[in-house]
Amino acid sequence: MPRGATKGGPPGRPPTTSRAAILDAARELIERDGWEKLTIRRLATEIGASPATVYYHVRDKDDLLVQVLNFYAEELLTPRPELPDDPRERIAAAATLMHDGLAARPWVVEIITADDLLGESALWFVESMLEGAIAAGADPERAVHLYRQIWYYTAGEILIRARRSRRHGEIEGPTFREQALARLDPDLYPRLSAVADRWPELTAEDTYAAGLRALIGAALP
Amino acid sequence: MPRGATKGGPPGRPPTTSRAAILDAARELIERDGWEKLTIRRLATEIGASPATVYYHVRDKDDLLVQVLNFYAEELLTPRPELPDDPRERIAAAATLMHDGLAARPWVVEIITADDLLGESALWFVESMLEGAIAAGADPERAVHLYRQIWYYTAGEILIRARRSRRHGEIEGPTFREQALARLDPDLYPRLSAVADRWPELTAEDTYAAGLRALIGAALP
DNA sequence: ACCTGAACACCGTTCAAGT
DNA sequence: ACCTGAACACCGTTCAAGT
Repeated sequence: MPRGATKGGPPGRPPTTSRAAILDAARELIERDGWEKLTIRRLATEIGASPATVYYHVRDKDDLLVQVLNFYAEELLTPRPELPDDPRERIAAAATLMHDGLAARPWVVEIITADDLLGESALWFVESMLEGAIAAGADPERAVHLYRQIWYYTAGEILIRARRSRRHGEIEGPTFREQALARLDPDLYPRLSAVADRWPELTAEDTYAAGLRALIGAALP
Repeated sequence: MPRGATKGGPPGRPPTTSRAAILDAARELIERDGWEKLTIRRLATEIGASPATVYYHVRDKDDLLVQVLNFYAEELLTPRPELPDDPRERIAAAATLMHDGLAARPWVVEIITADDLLGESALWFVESMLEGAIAAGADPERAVHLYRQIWYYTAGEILIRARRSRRHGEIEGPTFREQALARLDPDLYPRLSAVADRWPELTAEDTYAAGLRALIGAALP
């Protein structure tokens, strides 16, 4: 951790790397090569320093990740988005903004769920959904429960889609699941067999909005 | 991969390790120390062999994981569970079985979503939900969409809960998120501040069934 | 047929020492 | 004050060689 610079001129070795430069490089690395490629060692190489140097500016890898997440949350929420007047629509709009923001950078969900890391700015989404639910007549408990249901649904959607497309990018052939679907016993699994060949197409369709509205509609009085 | 034994007596060195023994040890290791502790090297130590020996019996780590998952899927689905007569209830029951099966071993979700690994037996859940939806009057597309929504919601719930409790187990203090909630600006986030102290309790409550029924009710005619 | 030592190409993290 | 070499304790995987 950098000790605060004293006022009277530079008393020691002048910096060649800064915390900001490290964060920039980390973002670039993630965006270029994917978040699983972000390692302290690669990052060090990227900025032309030793791994130990990174540890002088950053506490550990988690610390680095929180900062990166915060950057994106700020970017997405500056300026604060306008939300519709109708409370239910407000919830839907906030959830959809969150969903789309995450869908643009799906690896963010991995980190959020893995480490429960979340900057204060991201709480704007939570606040907006709670506010909408309470305005629609829910008590605070119900509002929290609805938010949670939306969060589970949203995180699940992003995670599963992200991991699927990662696989599709990496590997040539069909996924394990698609192979299993192809050689299914139609007597044991008639419904599944009937849609097996349309499976990739059907599961690629975006039904996020429908599920979201189902959750909102059922939770609010 | 083991070459099939020829009929006329043992022509080579007799085995001291088998694929089955490796799978048993893998399951035991996961159950004892958690799934992130399952490494080929640890597994080898556990069975008193070298890492390279594991690779003689198992293609790679993914291969090992598929086998372990299949074991649990079989266990859960033998004998095949009875489902209610009412189609909607059938979907809810199949989803809840899947949910509870996953909740008992949350790390399974990590592997399923990460690697799209899924044995044929686990497809019973999918078949049951599709069948219920079609029996309730949905066309196949709608049935697939409903199944997917349920899967997103279920996987998200398990993943987020699992990772939360893992953190809670490991670390002493409150999570990052709880810390952020505690020192929230009540003017910026009034609704969130109002429930901040009850957050752990409120989010611990199980509202899976409510969300599930919301999705089913909204999707079916 | 089955098993292994040794290596390859990686990780995150620490710490005494250098400038 | 800032940076680093070298080490520690790990990974998954391969392959020539041994029994």
